[in-house]
Amino acid sequence: MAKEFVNEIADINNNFSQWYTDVVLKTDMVDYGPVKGTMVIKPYGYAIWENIQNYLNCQFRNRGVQNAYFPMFIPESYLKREAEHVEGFAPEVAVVTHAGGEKLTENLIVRPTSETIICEMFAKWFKSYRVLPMKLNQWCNVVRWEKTTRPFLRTSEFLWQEGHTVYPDEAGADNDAKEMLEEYKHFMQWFLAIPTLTGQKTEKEKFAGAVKTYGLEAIMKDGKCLQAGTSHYLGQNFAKASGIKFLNKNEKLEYGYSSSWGVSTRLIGALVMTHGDERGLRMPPHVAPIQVVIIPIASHKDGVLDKCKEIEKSLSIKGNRRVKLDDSNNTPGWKFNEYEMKGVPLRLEIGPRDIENGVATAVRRDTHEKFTVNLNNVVDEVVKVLEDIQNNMYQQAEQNMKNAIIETDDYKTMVEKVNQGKVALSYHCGEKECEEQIKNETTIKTRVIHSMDSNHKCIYCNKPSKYRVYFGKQY
RNA sequence: CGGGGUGUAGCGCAGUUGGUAGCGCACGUGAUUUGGGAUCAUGGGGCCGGGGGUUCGAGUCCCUUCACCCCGACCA
Repeated sequence: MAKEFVNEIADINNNFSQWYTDVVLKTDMVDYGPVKGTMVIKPYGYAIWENIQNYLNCQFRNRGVQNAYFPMFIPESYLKREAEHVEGFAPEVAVVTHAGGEKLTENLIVRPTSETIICEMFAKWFKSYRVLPMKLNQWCNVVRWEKTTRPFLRTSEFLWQEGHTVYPDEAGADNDAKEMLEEYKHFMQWFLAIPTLTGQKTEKEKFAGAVKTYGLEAIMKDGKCLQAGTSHYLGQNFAKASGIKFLNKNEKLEYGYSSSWGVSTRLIGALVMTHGDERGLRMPPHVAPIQVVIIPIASHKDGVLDKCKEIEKSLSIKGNRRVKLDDSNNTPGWKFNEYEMKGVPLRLEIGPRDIENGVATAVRRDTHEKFTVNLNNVVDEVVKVLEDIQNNMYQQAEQNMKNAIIETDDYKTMVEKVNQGKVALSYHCGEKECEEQIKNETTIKTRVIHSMDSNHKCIYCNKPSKYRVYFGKQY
């Protein structure tokens, strides 16, 4: 009767890349679009994004950030106002040359990021220190013509949020950037159950046009790093380029200080590669599109489907959880595999035997543990288990991250470990010569630098170090 | 941009020295089933990636082109 179990996805241990592609396609999160590098985000994937939006919007609101929307088309000349910015983005910008059947008098770029157009508008709006700080966010798409693309991780077009602020002083804007980094870290930890390393990026890797770029790195199951978000202190660079001037308390004209920060649909890729296993996805309950799946057993028998519907209703309405009752004609075994692959955190099986005993059979996706929940108390018990799954998944991810990190002061060891798929935690003196070396690392990317006092030695020159550096392969 | 690979039904694939377009899964219908990927019956579905050539005849041989995937390089 039971067909031999056929795993439809590649082995996570032998072929992580293929595993990733298989999982995102077969769980119906995404499909390839007709244009190279584009993706169609399907309902199961988009639901994750909507949950992320809801959570972040709350955080933003608490910080006094308001949502707005700016146009997708930006005059080409705007991009050129900030020298570093244009140099960084020009190679990957999509340009519109024709519209309405005619050649345009000025080319339009499709936004790769919106600093230029938002600052242009800010310059028009702000004349006084009284309205500062101004904090706006937009949820939108951006386009960056990348050479190598993968669903969610790097696509020609992707969805993100970009926050943009203007402060009357340097400290305000820089603090804003730092605080946002912490906001993101908190969100990643409590909502996505993903631990991150935070720090300031190197000169070479910072955002084109920024004074400082702070970043969050998550470590995937194959040991590679994934930039999960960035936050930039832009100084007066963009304010000067766009003319954001305001009168300060002393009635003097001054340029504003700005920051910008964002996270993208790449986070969905991070979820997949942080929590997934040989059976497919594992979704942390807080972000899971389906938190509980109910599978009727022998649903043709009297009372089974009614009981399932009753439980679905109470979990959904009383418990305020996202529940799916799968009453399709597929066999229970098929459903078990399907929802495990989709990463649904908790499965409830309800059959004649369960109903007789007044229970549902429950199986956790994170531990595979099988147990029963009392149908009289199903909401409370399920809510509690989901919370436990959320915490457990974070702890597992944190342990994975710790296991992936190797601390070393020795350059050769660092290279060796990184090539083995580890993240090497090393130290750096910050002197010019060694700074050059770090810029010239070819096989290995420097990911994050923390400014810190340290007794450790510089990995290049053995002198006392000033910075902590993570080396690792990256997505 | 370099190296490798793949294009035949929605997906995965087979197709012999060139000779009627196939299989498995999925899908539709009906029935029996239902505690770890069910069974039987029956049905629908094809510009064999595109263009050109050789040939009586091309999925198959030759030329060309396009697309996609993997590994690099590049990448705030």
